[in-house]
Amino acid sequence: MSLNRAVLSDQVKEILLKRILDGEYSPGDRLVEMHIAQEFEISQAPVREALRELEALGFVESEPYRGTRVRAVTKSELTEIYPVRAALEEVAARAAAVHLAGNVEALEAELEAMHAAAEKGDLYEEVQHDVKFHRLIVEASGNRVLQDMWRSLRIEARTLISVLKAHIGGYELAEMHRPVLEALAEGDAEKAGLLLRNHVEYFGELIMKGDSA
Amino acid sequence: MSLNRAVLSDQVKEILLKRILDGEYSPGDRLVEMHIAQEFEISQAPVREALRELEALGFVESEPYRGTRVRAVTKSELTEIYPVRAALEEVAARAAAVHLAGNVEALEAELEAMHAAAEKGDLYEEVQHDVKFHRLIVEASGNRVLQDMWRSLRIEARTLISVLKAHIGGYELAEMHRPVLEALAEGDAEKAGLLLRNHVEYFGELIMKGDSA
DNA sequence: TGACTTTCGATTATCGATAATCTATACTTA
DNA sequence: TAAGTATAGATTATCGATAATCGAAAGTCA
Repeated sequence: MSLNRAVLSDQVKEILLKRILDGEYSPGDRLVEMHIAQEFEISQAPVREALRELEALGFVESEPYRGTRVRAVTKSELTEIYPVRAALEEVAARAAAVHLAGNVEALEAELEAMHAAAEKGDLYEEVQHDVKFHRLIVEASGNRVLQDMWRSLRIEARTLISVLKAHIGGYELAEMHRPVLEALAEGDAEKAGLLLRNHVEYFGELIMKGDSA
Repeated sequence: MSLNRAVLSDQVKEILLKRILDGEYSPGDRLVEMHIAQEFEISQAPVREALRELEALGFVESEPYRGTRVRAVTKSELTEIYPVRAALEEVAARAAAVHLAGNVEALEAELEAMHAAAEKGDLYEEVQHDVKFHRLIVEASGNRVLQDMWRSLRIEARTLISVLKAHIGGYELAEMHRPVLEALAEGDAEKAGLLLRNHVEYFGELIMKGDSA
């Protein structure tokens, strides 16, 4: 990272985002503009801008004259996400099948990495590769609108929570991806789409059955 | 509308958005913060904030120290939207079927309004009701994530352009909605989902065949 | 007491001014 | 002349200060 890479508001945004994802700030916590400004010894303006960007990304919410707080991700929101995500990934897989036919090394690498992580019992790392697997498919679709939309779901930040709630085994989790991979390798768009959709929907159902939160 | 309804940045945002949608600003046009500020006799800050919100909504794009310009909606973007929109609306229709079964007066009203507008030859008004028809379904899904996502496609701003490009007749356009309405009335989730998906995909294909942009 | 009003401290929204950066043009230099 | 380097003008990014608004606590009145 270049030292002091330009605009303050971006730097502040990154730092605040990291804190939210790391749980340093909890849902409901207030983010007071001047407090943050004082911490970084800058003025209110760039902090304000950073907060507005985080709001657009859905990580915080704010009301006029009442300030900004960290947004809670409710369980109902999680369950709402999965049907949407499943539909998006079906579209992605269909489009990606054309580009990926006989060219799935990257996906295979992620699947192997998932297994390796499962052996080590490192669920956190496994989930990273899980998400990467899905992202590769979405990117291979070549559809920018679809990519933006998928990103806005912020799967990275949510999958781990989901996995933990659903009590899924590491090996099982990894193997769930194989049929999708095979359909893509064959270039069977229809099949890949349906499989991926079912895969994601199944995953969502596991969460709904998982314990409360 | 209440006079001086609160925060300046919101008011500025609305005005600028209207201008963009009305074509008063064209794609590529620069939006200079101080010029706008001077026009409204306010300072730079609220203008800046308005521009950042429009950026988050995808109507403008900006780069550090280089300013903000109106974003062009390319034809390729339009064609990318339709598969995504189709998938989202399929999910919406499935979920909505449960709530709408035997309770589709609002949808029927929009369909009738479309026909009335078609008689008058008022394509603009017809499209308004077309969009409303789709929005009602998305809202009836009860899925907030889905609603946010659909809104972010900004269908309102795009459907008219699409219809014009595709040279679709008014009566034909309206009638395309009837099967979907009937499936929803029956409460057949699966059928409604497939019909709506096909409806939107078909619409998208018409555009791709339409003249260049 | 309980509903309404007032006051006060905290915070956000906006302001006016300055610093940082970009773009284009004029200016070197070989 | 062509490539690279200053310079100037325009614009954005940030600053420090003020105005507007909020929520809670204290005060008023029936």
